[in-house]
Amino acid sequence: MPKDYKNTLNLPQTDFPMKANLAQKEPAMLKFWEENRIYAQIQEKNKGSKDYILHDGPPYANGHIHIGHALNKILKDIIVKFKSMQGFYSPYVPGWDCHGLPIELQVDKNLGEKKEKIDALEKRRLCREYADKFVDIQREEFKRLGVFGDWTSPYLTMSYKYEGAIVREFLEFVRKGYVYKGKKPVHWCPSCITALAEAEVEYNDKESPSIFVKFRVKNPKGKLIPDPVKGAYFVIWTTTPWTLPANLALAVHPNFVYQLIKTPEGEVIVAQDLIENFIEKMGYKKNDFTITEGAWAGVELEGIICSHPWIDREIAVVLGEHVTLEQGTGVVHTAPGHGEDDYKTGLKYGLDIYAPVDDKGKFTKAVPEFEGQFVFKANFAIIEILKNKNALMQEEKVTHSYPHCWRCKKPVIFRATEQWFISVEHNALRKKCLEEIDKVNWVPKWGRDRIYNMVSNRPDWCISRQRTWGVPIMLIRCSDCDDFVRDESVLAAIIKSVAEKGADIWFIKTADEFLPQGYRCKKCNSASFSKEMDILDVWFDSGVSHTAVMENDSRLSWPADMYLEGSDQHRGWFQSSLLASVGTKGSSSYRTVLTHGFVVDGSGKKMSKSLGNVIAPQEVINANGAEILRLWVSAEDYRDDIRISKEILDRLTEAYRKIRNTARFLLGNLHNFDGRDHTGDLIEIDRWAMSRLQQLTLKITSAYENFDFHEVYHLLHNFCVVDMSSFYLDILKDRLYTFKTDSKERRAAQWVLHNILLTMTKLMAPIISFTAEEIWGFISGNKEESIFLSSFPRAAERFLNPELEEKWSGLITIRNEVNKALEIKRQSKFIGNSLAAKIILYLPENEFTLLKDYKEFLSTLFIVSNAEIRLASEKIDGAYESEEIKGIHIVVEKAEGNKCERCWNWSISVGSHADEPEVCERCYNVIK
RNA sequence: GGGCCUAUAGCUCAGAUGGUUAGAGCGCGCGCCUGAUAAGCGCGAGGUCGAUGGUUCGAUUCCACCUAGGCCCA
Repeated sequence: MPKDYKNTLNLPQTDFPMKANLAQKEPAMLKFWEENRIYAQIQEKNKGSKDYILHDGPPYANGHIHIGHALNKILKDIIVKFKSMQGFYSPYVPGWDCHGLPIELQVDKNLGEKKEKIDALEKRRLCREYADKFVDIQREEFKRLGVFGDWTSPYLTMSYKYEGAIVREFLEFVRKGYVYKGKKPVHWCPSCITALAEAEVEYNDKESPSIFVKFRVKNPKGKLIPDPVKGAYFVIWTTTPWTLPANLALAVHPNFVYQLIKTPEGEVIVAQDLIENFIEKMGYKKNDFTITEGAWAGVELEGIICSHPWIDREIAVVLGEHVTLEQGTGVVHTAPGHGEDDYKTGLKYGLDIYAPVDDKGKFTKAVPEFEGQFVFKANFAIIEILKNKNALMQEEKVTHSYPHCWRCKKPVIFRATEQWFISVEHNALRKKCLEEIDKVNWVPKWGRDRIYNMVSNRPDWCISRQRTWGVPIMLIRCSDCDDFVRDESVLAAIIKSVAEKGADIWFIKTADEFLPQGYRCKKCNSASFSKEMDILDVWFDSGVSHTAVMENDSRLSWPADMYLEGSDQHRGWFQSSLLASVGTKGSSSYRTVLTHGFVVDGSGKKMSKSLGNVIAPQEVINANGAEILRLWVSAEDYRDDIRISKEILDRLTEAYRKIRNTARFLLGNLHNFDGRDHTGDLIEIDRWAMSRLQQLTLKITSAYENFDFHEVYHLLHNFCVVDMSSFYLDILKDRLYTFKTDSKERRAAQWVLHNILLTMTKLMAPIISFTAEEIWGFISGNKEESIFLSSFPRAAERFLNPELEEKWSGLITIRNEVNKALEIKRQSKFIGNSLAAKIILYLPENEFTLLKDYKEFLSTLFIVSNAEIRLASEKIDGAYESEEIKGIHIVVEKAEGNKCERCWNWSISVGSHADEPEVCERCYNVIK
């Protein structure tokens, strides 16, 4: 039985567990952070330093958080932590969007039948309660992710102060003249007598008439010569005959080709590609019709005047990109008061947004022939009139998908109603926004094009909603002349009262109570007033956060350095913030906007309940820990869509273990480190390691600064795997374990390891915060209470040595060749452990010159017991021949002498000391 | 249908202003070690660079079109 020398070695020793047990241990870390006020301490420490304000986009206070929320909040947290560690004053004030339809709908749902009877104030109270509940839920869920922030005082768009700011900003828009009242078609349920949001509409099959109607050309404007007797006609197809009384135009596509066909019913114009379909529908036989030579691009037809089939009205031919060739005739009946596309066309051509239908779905007196008739019933009468006027070409029934009211399940109509708008043309708002867009740093840079195009084409901002839960449009109208009150003192009083008592005040007080006694309309001198009761679009709420929060909160400042949200927010919050900020302050509220893609499943498909591919953050947290979710966020390139799957998480868990174990090894070998400076005793490989570490610091810092977090992950992981675990640390084991505890060689190695551990842990902290903090707790010496109170590392110039690294990359290449040679011998069972080998390298001149300076170090470098180099160029029998470097031959032999029982190296010196016959000379000197 | 974007090994990512055998790590396979041990080390096998056309002496890289996917509109 050989003597056991194990206890004479300095083997790694640490209580830092190999197994992370993240799901169990993370809550304890959260408690540590909370109890010791780490976030607050960071703010105190950096107060007064240069700001870096990341302004949180408020998630909607409804439901539990999903994986997309986690992605967003973790990305924000990485930036805030990085900036904070760099010494920036970077407070994070989270927010929630609390008003709006989805919450109101949930409350309605919970109320069931009672919702009809409940009064507005009571319902608003329930909405507030509901939002509060989910703010609490989401707050806990966000905190669980390890996100640092001022969770005790977030901003809520329903706080009185915030509501006051909403009103103030809205009235500011009013003052500046942006706000006007116009008409816009909305989904309208004539049975419930209410406007419906898209979310309240469900699509079901419905049977409708399907008719082809011809419009006689009244004035061809010289563009065509109609048959003098039978005339020429444009033919339209529609499934809503009831909208014909509101017809104001015919739309053709500017790029489609239109042709004239001679038919028994006159000359008709339809799109070329739909002629065949048209002929078939009409049931024409071969000799019934002639397709003439006459053909026009849609754009040429613009301006032709037709007559309405039975109303005395001129109908112009207009252009519309929305016209399709899917069905119909390529000519679209356009009623701006009854359709979204038609509305836009109407705006473009200055047509009236005409909807002669009342809120019960009945025709008004504007259409005397059908006055009082319900629109769907009127369909029949309209078809009759078309027949009588010889305008109906074809009629049948179709079953198609049609919007229905989700409450009463009846078909809804599209009907123009009065709405409030913010004009994007007033005061050149659109132009200014576009100019501001070009001043912002968009990450990735195509974000600029995306939002630029959207803002270029967007219509005026419709800000009114016919709802209950939100901030009302706080205007007081004269009941007689419809003018609204603009007195500064009145408006200021309203703002003040909302900031103190909340927007509910609007529902509590009457219009008169907001006015001075005896107040009279400035325009018509009337004494009768009423409150506007529409609710502001919630995008206005969050759009004014730049002032409601950034400007008004002592913790923050204006403008923000960063807004960071999903790419859907180019249409949402990025745009509403821009409009709100440029509208009142003239410039954008953000300097940099970073967008991330959406989370999709492992095959790139979007997550949906029906596909069953949804991964919830809570699942990942319970199974792997929030830390793995954080690592996932960092590892993926967020510019594109971000995939998540079991395999991806498994891979990341592996990578996590590698990083963790590398840290553990470092800790284990530092357990008896003296903490002194051993810079002077570093040997070359140590200086190589130090240079690599500085290089890593530089690269990771710049990756963080460029928001390339996936590079941070890859750099960190590769450093652990390639530079450390398989190279430096593997080679270092001999020195760490077998040298005298306090030998200068070993201390030098420990000093390097200490530096690596310190630096590496800080570099990883913004991403894997739980683990970094855990490691931090095990690092000895004087240090801050939390790693987040320490400073982000800076690369030390004096250790940066590119020449040395270059030289060593040559050594590493040769080492890899040695490994290949060893592997061949291992496969043939000639050796097992590489220490059983002696190698002889036959080298060309270049390589020989490189290696000869390292003669004594080579066995350490290759982790063999002996290594010799010889200058030779010819092939050596039985040697491994390198493919990588021409002319290198490597011979692997059994190491000479015997295995030292202590250090496991083979040496001829083993046995030379009678009192310790099993150890080599080197070890003998260590233990004696 | 429109705007913006993406497509490189099983996974996550590099890459070249167009030029030898397209890289890394993980995973996988085969081994070694048992003094980082539910760890560590070595070697190896994996790619018609989404498809098709075009420009070019030469394209995975440039252009066009298509396919698949994502966000936002319609």
